[in-house]
Amino acid sequence: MNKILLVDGNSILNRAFYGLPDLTTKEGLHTNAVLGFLNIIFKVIDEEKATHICVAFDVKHPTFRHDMYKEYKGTRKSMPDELREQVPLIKEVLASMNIFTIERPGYEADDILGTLSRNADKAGYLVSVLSGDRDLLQLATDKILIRLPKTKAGKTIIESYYADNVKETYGVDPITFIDMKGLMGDTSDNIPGVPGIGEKTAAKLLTEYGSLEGVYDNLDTMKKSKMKDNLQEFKEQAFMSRELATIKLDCELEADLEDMLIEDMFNSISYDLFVKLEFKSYMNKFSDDAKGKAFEISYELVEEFDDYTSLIKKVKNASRVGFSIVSTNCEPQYVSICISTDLVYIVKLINFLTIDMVSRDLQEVSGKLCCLDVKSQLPFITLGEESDVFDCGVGAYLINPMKDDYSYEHIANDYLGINLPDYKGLLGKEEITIMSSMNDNHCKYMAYLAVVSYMAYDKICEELKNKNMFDLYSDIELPCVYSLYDMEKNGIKVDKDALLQYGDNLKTRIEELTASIYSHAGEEFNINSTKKLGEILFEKLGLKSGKKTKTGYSTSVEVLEKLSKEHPVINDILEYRQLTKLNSTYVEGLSGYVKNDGRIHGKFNQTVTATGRISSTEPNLQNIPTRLPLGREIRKVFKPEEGYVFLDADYSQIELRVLAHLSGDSTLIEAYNKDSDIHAITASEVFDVPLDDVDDLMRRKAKAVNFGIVYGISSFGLGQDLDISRKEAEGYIEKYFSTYGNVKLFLDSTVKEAKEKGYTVTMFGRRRPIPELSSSNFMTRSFGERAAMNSPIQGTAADIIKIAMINVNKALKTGNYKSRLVLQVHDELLIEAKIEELDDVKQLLVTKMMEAANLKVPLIVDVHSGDSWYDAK
DNA sequence: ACCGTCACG
DNA sequence: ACGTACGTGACGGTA
Repeated sequence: MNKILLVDGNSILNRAFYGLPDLTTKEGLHTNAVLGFLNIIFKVIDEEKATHICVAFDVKHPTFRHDMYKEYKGTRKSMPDELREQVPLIKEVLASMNIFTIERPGYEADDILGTLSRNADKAGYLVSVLSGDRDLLQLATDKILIRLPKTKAGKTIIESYYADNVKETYGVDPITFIDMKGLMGDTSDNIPGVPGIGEKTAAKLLTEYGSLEGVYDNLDTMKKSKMKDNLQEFKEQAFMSRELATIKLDCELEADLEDMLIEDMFNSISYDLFVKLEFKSYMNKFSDDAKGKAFEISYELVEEFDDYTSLIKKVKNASRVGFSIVSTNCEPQYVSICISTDLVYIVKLINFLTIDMVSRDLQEVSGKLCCLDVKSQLPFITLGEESDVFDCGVGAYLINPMKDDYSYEHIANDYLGINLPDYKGLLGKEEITIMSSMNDNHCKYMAYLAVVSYMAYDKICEELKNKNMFDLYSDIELPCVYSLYDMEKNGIKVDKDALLQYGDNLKTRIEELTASIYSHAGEEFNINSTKKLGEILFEKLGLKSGKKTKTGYSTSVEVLEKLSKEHPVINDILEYRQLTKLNSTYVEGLSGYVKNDGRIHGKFNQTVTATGRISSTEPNLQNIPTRLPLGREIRKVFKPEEGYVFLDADYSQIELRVLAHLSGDSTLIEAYNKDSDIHAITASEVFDVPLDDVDDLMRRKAKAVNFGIVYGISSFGLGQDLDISRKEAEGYIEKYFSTYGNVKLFLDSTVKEAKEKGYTVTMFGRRRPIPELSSSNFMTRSFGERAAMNSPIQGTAADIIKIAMINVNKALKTGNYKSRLVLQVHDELLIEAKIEELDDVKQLLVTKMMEAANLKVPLIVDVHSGDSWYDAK
C-alpha cells in the first residue's frame, strides 16, 4: 500500500528553527532549522511507514492572498537572517536526498498540499499531511490524516487528526473549520475575522447554524447583543476572512505522484552535504558505499627487530613523522609511526624492542615529530622541549577553542576534509592489550592516530600563521604542555586519614540535620531531590516560592536565604546542603583519587576553555573550598612532603590590572601605580565621598561593580548580585564609566571589533570566536556582547599566568631545584618547596610572576608559605 | 543525557 | 519586550 507524506516546508522549517538552539558549523553556517526539520520528518516517515514524500514551499511573491493582507496592514515580520539562510539550504538537503520538493508561483504551500492530498487520495494512496499550522486541519477527512508537531515538556510529539478528531477537539467538522476561521480570524496569519468572536463563540454559532451563510441567514432572529452588532458590521470582513482561510484543492500542479517515491535518501551526495553541515547523528544511516571515497590507510606491522631497525633508518631522515603510542593500564603496547600519506607502521613493543629504544630513536629524528596530544605521550617517551615536536590538538584548539573534542576524527574532518570512524565506532569500549590478537580495527585506530598527525601538521601550522598565532603556539602553548605534564606527574600530597576523619565529623552532623529536617517536615524524604524538597517547602509547609527554573520550584541558596526567617527548617537545609556538598564532592570525591604514593595526580587540560584558561579534572583541583571557614578546613589535608613546605603565590587583581592596561585608562592606571586600594577608590568615585569616608558596605558594592565590569557589565546582573534595583545598579555603572571613561571606550570598541571580525583577541594574540554576536535573538546577542567584553580580559590574564608558570617551571628545572610546581589555579601557583630552597624559590617565583608581562601597571604578587595549603594562603 | 546546585577564579 | 552577570567541573536526581 502506498502511503504519502505531504510536508508544509516553510511551516516545519520555521517550527524547527524556534525549537532548537542556535547551531552553527565551524564555518559559521546556521543549521538548527535544517536539522530540526530532518528530525521531524524522519520521525514521521518512521511512524507512518511512508513510501512517498513531497515537501511544498511557498514562493515569496506579493500576489499571495495572506501576504497581500499583511503587506496592506504593514505587519509582515521579516524573517531572522539565521533562518533566511537556511531556506535554500533545506532545499539543497532535500534535493540531495531525492526528496521531492514543489513550489509554484501563484500558489501557497497550503494550496499545493490541499490539492496533492485530494489527488493522492483519489489515486488510492494513504495520505498524511505534516504542518505546524492548524489551518491545515480543514484538509482532514476520514482517510486524510493531519499531523501537527507539538512540544510538550521539552519533547516533540506529533498530534494526529482525522475528520473525527477535528470535530472532537474543535466541535466542528473540517469544512466548517474554515467558517470558524472566518469568524474568529487568525492573528498569526493576519486573518481579521469578526472582532470579539473567539474559538468558543465561533464554535457555538457554527454548531447552531451550520455555516457562515447559516449564521448570517439567521442574524435577524438573534437577540440584540454586541456580538450581533459586530457580526452585522463586519459581515464583509467575515466572508473575506473565510476566503483567506480557504485552502485550494484544485491547483494545476502537473506533479507526478510516482516521482515522490522515497528512494536512496542516504547517498554519496547527501553524505557530503551532511558532513559539511556536521549532522553527526545521521552518519550511521549512510552505508560505506555512500561514504564512497572513504579514507583508506594501509598499515604494516613491525614485530621483528630487523624490520624495526630498517624502519627507523627511514624515519630518522624523514622531514616529518606522525606517531602515537598506544597503552593499556599505563603500559605502552604499540607505537604507530607515519612518514607518508599512504602507509603507517605499527611497531609492537616486546622485550627486545622496548619503548625506551623507540624513545631514544625518535629523539634522533631530524624532522618534525607530530602527534595529536603531546602531554599524553610524555609518560612513555622523552620528548624534550628542545626537540622539534608539534601538538596538533593544541594547535587546533588555538584555531578554534570552542570545540569539545580534538580527537583524530575531528582533526581529520576539520583540516583534511576526511571522515574517519571514531574510537567507539572501531573498537566499542574494548581496550587494546598486547595479549589480544590485533584485528583490522585495532590497527586502523592506531594508524589513524599517526597518519592524521602526519597529514594535519601542515594545515594547522599554516592556519596558525595565517591567524598570527604561531608565536602564541610556540612561545606559550607548547611549553605549557610540559609544565602541565610536570604538575600532573608531581601530583599533590593529601593526608587521606585526616580527610576521612573530617568526613566522619561531617557525617555525624549530617545525620543530626537529616533528623531535624524530617521532623520539621513531618515526613522522611530525599533532601537531595530538588523536586521533593520543593514540594515539601512550597506545598506542604506553604512557604512563598520565588518560583524559577523550567522544571519546578527553585531551591537555590538565594531563594532559601530569603526564606530563612520564615521557617526553622531552612537553616537546617542550608547547612545540610553545605555539608553534603563537602562530603560528597570533596571527602568522598577526592579520597578516591589518592594514589599509592599518597598523592593526587589530577589532570590539567589545555584544550577546554573558550578563553585560554587551564581546566582541572579527575579531580578538579581548581575548586577546592576557600570562601567559607568550614570548607576551607579541607585545605589542611593538602600537605607538602617531609622536608618541604608549600609556597603559594597569587596575582593581586590581575584581571582589573589587565583591564587598566588594555583600556589605557589613565585614572585606573594611576590608581594602580600608586598601589591604591582600587575598590575603595572606585567606591569613593561612585558614591561621591572622600576616600577616607568610604565604609565597608560602599567598598563591597564598588568591588561588585569592578567585578561586573570584567564580566561584561549589565545593570540587571549587578543588581542581582548586590540585591538592589536595576535602576540603582544603572546609576553605579554610569558613575563608574564617568570616572573611568577609557574603560567604557575600550569595552565599546572591543564589542564593535568583535562584531566585525567575529572573534576577540588577547594581548598575546589568542582568539575567541563569538558567533552569538550576529544573532538576531536579543538574549543570545547580549550574551555575545558580555562575552566579548570579558574574553580579552580573562584571556590575557590566562596568557600571563601561563607565561609565569612556564618560566617558573623552567627555572626550577634548570636550577636543579628539588622544589616543584604542583597546582595552577587561574591566578595562583602552588609550589612544594624544599625547605633549604625556600628563600631562593620564593624569590624566583615572585620575580617570574611579576615579569611575566610588561603592563602599564605593576603586576603585584602575594606570596605565603606554610605546612599545608591552608596555611600557605 | 540533562538539570539544578554549588565549589572555585 | 526580551530575562543575565564571565569562565570552569562534580555530584545527585530525574527522565
